[in-house]
Amino acid sequence: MSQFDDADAFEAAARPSLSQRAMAGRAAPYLDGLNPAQRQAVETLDGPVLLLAGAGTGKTRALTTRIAHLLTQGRATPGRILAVTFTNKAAREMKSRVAHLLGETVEGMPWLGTFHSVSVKILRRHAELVGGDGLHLKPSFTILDTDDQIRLLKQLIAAENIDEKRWPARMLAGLIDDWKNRALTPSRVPSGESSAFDGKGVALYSQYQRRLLELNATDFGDLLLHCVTIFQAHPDVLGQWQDRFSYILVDEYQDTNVAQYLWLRLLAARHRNICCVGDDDQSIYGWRGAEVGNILRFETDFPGAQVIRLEQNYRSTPHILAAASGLIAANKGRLGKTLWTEAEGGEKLRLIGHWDSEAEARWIGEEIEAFHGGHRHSVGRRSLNDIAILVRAAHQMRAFEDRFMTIGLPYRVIGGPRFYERLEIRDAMAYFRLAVSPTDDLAFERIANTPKRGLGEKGLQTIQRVARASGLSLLEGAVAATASGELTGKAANQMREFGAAMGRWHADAIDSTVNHVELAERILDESGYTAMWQNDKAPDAPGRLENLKELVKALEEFENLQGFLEHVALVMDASEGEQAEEVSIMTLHAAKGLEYPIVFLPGWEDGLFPSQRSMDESGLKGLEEERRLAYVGITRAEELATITFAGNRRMYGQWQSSLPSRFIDELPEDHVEVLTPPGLYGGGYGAAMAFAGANGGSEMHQRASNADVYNSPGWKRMQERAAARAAPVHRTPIVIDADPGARFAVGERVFHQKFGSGTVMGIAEDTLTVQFPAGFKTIKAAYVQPASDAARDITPDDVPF
DNA sequence: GTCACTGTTGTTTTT
DNA sequence: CAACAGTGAC
Repeated sequence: MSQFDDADAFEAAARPSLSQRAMAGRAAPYLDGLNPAQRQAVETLDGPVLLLAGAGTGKTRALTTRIAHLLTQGRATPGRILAVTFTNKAAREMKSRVAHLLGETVEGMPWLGTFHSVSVKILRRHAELVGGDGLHLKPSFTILDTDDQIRLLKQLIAAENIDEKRWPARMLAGLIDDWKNRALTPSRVPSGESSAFDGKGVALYSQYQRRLLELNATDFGDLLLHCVTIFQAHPDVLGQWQDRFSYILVDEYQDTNVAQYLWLRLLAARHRNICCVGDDDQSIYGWRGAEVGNILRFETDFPGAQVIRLEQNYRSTPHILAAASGLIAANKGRLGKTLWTEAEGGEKLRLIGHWDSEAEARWIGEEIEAFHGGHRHSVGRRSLNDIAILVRAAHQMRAFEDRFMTIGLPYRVIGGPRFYERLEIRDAMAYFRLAVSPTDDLAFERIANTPKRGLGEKGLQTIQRVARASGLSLLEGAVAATASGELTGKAANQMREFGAAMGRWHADAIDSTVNHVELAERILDESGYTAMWQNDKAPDAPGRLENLKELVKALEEFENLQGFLEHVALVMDASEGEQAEEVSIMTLHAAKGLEYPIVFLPGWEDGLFPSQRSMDESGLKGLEEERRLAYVGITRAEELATITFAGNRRMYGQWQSSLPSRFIDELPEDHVEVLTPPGLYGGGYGAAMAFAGANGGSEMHQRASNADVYNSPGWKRMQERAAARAAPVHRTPIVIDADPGARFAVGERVFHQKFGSGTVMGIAEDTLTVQFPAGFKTIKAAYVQPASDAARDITPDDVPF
């Protein structure tokens, strides 16, 4: 019982309170207004339930109402419901909505959170079960961020005498991450993958894990993995948690990876009261380890599972829904849903091609101004907050930022670097970490010479040597090296001071009578860290000081520094921007779960969207994930969605022409309106094609503003293709140049002796930019040959090249 | 130790 | 092409 000695005592959690039992007898007003499927989702409490919830079908409502129902029916107390989400935002939203449903009578749900935050709570109680050979994790373990992780791996790679150029730490980090996502400890990595990272991948993984134990640290992947291995190795521990969680709810189930899947399956094995909500059509994180298979297999994994479909959409107009449904229908192996709506009317999806990416940005800018100014009566005057631009790749944002900057259109980029990922925040955190746990060597390495304390690489090596020799932490080692005279000069003096100061801060950090907010401020001031930025003349220095202030302010909500450190490692979001009127720009990935009345979807060109790399690396699977991304994009729109594409785009310094996305051809024509070409802003894609056939690439751009392009055969062809959606068009590769060296076309598959097969991404005279599995290479055309048909690794049906 | 130059490398990234 | 990391000269 001492396992559960936290606020929500196990005893209390086990039995519903009187008031809760009394409430159970009452009618449930929160059920009003649910549609039949939603109601079924809420009331089917026993056994495994798969809730297939299409976009905009009230999934969160069903989920939160289900929790409310469990509570008011007296089926469970808050402490016995496990509800997991992927993002903190989703967790917060669910918490507040449950509270709202219950009139805030129920205090917070302790086990509603992200996979990671719940895992940390579990892991803290069983940390000692991780490790072996006398080396164990302690409950006070720290959670490393990506920076620390890379730094650690760099050291290990260097120690192995591996050329970091050929085998970068990032790559190893990705590999390890992937293994952890698949719940593979070093000993479980399949032998087929032992050749990874020059054959040393598994050994390095194993060393890395040992090093983490020595540092009493975990990375993000470990949080899940350690839980799973503990559950598997200690049935008694697993049993405790299985008993504790009588009901399990999972959000965004289609995004779970193998580790999360095992985690859930183990916890649910006893009661089998697990309700997973998801949409296989919105699985867009396969490249991050998510397994759509988890959701497709649910009924097999949990025999007797009830599958409930939420198909009534409350978000979008019929045209938007029909277009999205028509597109996603091309995917195979779906669980299948048919979204419908009671709503009527609305505009068709709009489709328009542009000469190049700049014209595209210009046109979208004008459109937004028209909506904002109320010049389009069909939709009325709109707030900029109602408008979003969703791009496939972050670099597309630039064209919009540039354009909006010049015309003075306020915008905000969503999903930029997160608050806690910023340099100054990480530095400050390292100071706090070191003050709380002076043995945190990674924190020491990070800030020992920030601000400059005259400690260079050589000095750090000396400290590391001394520390290792005497079994000390780096901080202790620094002091020791100073005392022994092994560290000399400026660095020695400063390290002595640094060590002394850190000693004081540590004493204060563990002294509960010292106010931690003031302590934090003092640490940043006395260490000279604040001064460092005050003296920095870089334009972003004031902003960084602001962020530091914000960080200190955030401290106020916590008991002490320790509690805060954990919070930041797991939970802290980018500070939500002000409420000003701004157009939102973000990637399609960042847009999942959001909705906007007016949505622009630019850059629908083959190679960009669907992304060439995705298709090269994952073939048909990759293409289908791209298609789901398109589906997610369209279904973000409530009233109006506009798809655009450009015939030419500057990429890697070269003008590159491309074909409209194959997804455009897949849209059902009845729900798409092809816009007449804009009169002022240059031509469309078809024109680009017309010129591309006749002229060199550079010349194409000169003629961008020619008005007669609208009458060109190319433009007409584009209209026919997109609007009439005739039988699939066979796309002939475009020959850009008559030069015999350039007998290749953008998008063509080629073969190179050394790099293998790749895809032509750009052509300049006799030089090609080719994307190989190993990366982009610029190569003389003479060195490559067209790939033979046999070399194509993607179903010919899906790749018309 | 710092600055300036050179070379390299170009998706998506909930935690 | 442009951003960024890594190197080399002070």
